[in-house]
Amino acid sequence: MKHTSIHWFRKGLRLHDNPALLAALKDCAELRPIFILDPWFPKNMQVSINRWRFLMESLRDLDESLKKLNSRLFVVRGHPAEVFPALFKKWKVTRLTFEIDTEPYARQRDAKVVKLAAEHNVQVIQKVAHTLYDTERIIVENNGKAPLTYARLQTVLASLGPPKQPVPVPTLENLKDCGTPCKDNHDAKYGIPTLEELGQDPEKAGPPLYPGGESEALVRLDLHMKRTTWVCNFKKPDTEPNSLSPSTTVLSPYVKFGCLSVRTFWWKLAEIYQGRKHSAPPVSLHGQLLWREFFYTAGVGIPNFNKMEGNPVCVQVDWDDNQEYLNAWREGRTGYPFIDAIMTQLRTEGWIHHLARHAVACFLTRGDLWLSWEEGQKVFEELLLDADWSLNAGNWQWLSASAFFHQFFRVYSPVAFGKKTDKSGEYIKKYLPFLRKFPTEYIYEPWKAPRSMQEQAGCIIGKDYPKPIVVHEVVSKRNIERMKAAYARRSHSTAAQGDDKASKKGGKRKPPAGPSVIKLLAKKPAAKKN
DNA sequence: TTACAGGTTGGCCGG
DNA sequence: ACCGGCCAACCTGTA
Repeated sequence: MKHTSIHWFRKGLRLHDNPALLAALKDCAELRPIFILDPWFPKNMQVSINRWRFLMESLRDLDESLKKLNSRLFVVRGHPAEVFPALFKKWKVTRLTFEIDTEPYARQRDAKVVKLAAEHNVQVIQKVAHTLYDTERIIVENNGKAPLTYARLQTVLASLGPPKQPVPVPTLENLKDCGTPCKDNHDAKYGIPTLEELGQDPEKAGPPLYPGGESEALVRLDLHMKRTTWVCNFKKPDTEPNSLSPSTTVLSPYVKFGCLSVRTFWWKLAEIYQGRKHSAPPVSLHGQLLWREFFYTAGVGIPNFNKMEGNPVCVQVDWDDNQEYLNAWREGRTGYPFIDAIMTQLRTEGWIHHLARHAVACFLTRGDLWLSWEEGQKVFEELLLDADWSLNAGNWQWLSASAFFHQFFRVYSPVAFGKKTDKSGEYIKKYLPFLRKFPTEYIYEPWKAPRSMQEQAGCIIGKDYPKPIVVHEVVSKRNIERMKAAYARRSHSTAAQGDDKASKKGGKRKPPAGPSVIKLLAKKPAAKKN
């Protein structure tokens, strides 16, 4: 039987290593590659113009690549649950293929679509290709729970063996008996939208530093992979958060949208490592891909992963609610140049270094402003080109010492941290040019410059640039105490401990009939099964 | 049950 | 440029 296949692109915006697309092509008479502009997304999350642009560029590239295979991309507007029944009938579809997406909205969306497909006698084929492993499989292998430490993940993965090899790119030969019927009005009806159609003002887009698309991704991958020594010596903590051009690959946006297959990336690195001395996880480039796997697995296995409430691994903290602080952070008006420069780079360019994310995330939450990591998560979700549900939620919990990382007494200094790799503040001067005339000595702390010097620099602190929003030395000490208190409350509700000290000396072992049912449920089996 | 090791990326001071 | 120790002391996983 010859099929009429829809291949549904969502993430996985590529032709290489795309097993679901290959499945669509098998015994296929008619191929309909589609992308659905689902109004759920802009309604439920802010999307910056830079990320819209990246997505549209990726779709354009996909369409161009499909043209070379005598096919085209159909961009369809509407809710998937409404779009599919219409398309199934209109195109007489017999098969639907797509790559598995594990995010919560994607899961419920896809469940509905699978049901609709069954009702229309459409065969559905779903393939894992967005992660190195099937994250469900990792969880099963780890006794039904997501690993909470990197070492644990590594142990589990060792038992699963290496990730799968990428599958081949479809060729004209694959498509020789398979057509994509296109009408003259294809672009009018199924074309890729302009930024204007998406309600965006193209004037407001940032510099085109990271053009979207599979072709661009593969070029960039090749470019970086040619730097053999650099690849082999790569240690993430040694890379610089505040270099004038990125100190890392910035392949993350391409991996996020699936313009670049994580397996292709993995095996390319393996090829380079082969026979050479090289760095190892967690700090190596392989290690970075495993971090992604770590958080993806956590996102699948931990309920309410992008929230504090109802999230069993997340410490419940009494974060403040302060819109003024939040706006100042978001808009780069905290008065700490290092923080404000990073937030400016984020807003204008859509990418900041991982350690820069650490600095501003710590500052927003446990370090200085004591605001909820969920607020930071929303801002990153809007502004980052590589905004990725699982990684964003996981890393915000990490940095706020809410989960995974617990040494809350290690606080980043908004002054000292940046100096380690950029003593003279070139990075600050690039993104906050109005500070450029301050002498090096004061570039991280311009409020300490004498008035005459501020005048000479043409920038009065408190007028042209804000005074520090908080005094780091004071608030960070207080916040450590608040974290300590939050952790103490947690141990009361989860374990047998009464008062920290009392329980150690033979207090009652019986867990209190708990306020936190969720935590008990999560904790108990963990303690028993291992 | 209890102890202990280890945790991708802290700051600061002194050598 | 890099080390060690101190600060004060969290968690998870394992034995």
